[in-house]
Amino acid sequence: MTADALSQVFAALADPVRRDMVARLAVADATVNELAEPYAMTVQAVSKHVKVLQSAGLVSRSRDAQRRPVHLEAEVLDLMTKWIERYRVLAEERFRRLDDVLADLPDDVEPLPPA
Amino acid sequence: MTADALSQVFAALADPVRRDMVARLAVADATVNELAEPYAMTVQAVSKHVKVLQSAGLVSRSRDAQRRPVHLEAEVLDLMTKWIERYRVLAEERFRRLDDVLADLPDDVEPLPPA
DNA sequence: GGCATACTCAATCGATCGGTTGAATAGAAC
DNA sequence: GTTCTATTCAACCGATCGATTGAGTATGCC
Repeated sequence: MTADALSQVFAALADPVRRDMVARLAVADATVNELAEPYAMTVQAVSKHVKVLQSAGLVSRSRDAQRRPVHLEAEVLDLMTKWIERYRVLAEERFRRLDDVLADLPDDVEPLPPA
Repeated sequence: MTADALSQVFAALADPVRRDMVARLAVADATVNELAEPYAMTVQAVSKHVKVLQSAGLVSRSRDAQRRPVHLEAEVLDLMTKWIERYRVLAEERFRRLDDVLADLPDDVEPLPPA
C-alpha cells in the first residue's frame, strides 16, 4: 500500500460520520438513502462521504435497479491494522528492552547512589 | 475513548510526514530538530506536526535542558487497532456466514439451475 | 552579561474539507 | 410518456490544514 493510499484510509476514518457509517456497514450493506436516514445532513453530503470511503478502498458499490448499495471491504481495515501494529510492537519492544537494561544493572554502576 | 479523541488520532496519522515521524519514534525518542532533519520543511512546521501528534495522545514530551524530546505512546495505537479490529471482525464474520448459507443451500432451491 | 541553541507563538496564505442548494441523470412504476 | 425514487454533479461558502516568515522565550556556555 502506497503512502498516499494509507493517508486516504486514515483521513477517511478521521471523520466521526464516516466511522459511524463503517460501523453500520460492518453489520449490513446499505444504500445512500438508508445511510443518510439517522444524520441531520442532506443525502448529497452522505453521498460525498461514501465517495471518500470508496476512493480510500474502504467500500465498494454494486447496482440493484436505481439503488447502488454500499459494501464494506474488510481487507483495507486489515492493511491499516498491520501498519499500526508494526510500530506499536516496535515501540513496546523498545520499552521492554529498557526495562531489561534497568533490571540487569549491576549495583556498582547504579545511577545516583545514596550519599 | 471519545469519538472526538479517535478522530484526532486518525487525523494525526492521515499525514505521511506524521506517520513517518511515528515510524522513527518507534525506534527511538527524538527532539524536534532531529525529527526535522530529513524533511524539506522548516523546524516550525515540524513543531506543529509534533503538536498534532501530542494533542492526539500519540506522543509525550519531556525536558532535557533546552531539548524537549518526543516520546511515542504506544497505548493509543493499541486503542486504534481495537476500534478497527472490532468492525473488521464483524464484517468478516458476516461474510463467512453468507458463505455458510450458500454452502448449506439444498439442491432444490439452488439459484439458476442449468437449463 | 552576551551569545548560541532549541523551541514556540503569531500572523498570513493558498488548498482542501464538510456542508449547503439547485439542477441533472437513471431506472421503476403507472 | 409522465412521474416518482435514488443518486450524483456543479457551484458555492466558511472553517480547518499545512506550510511559510518573523519575532519571542528558555536554557546552556563562555
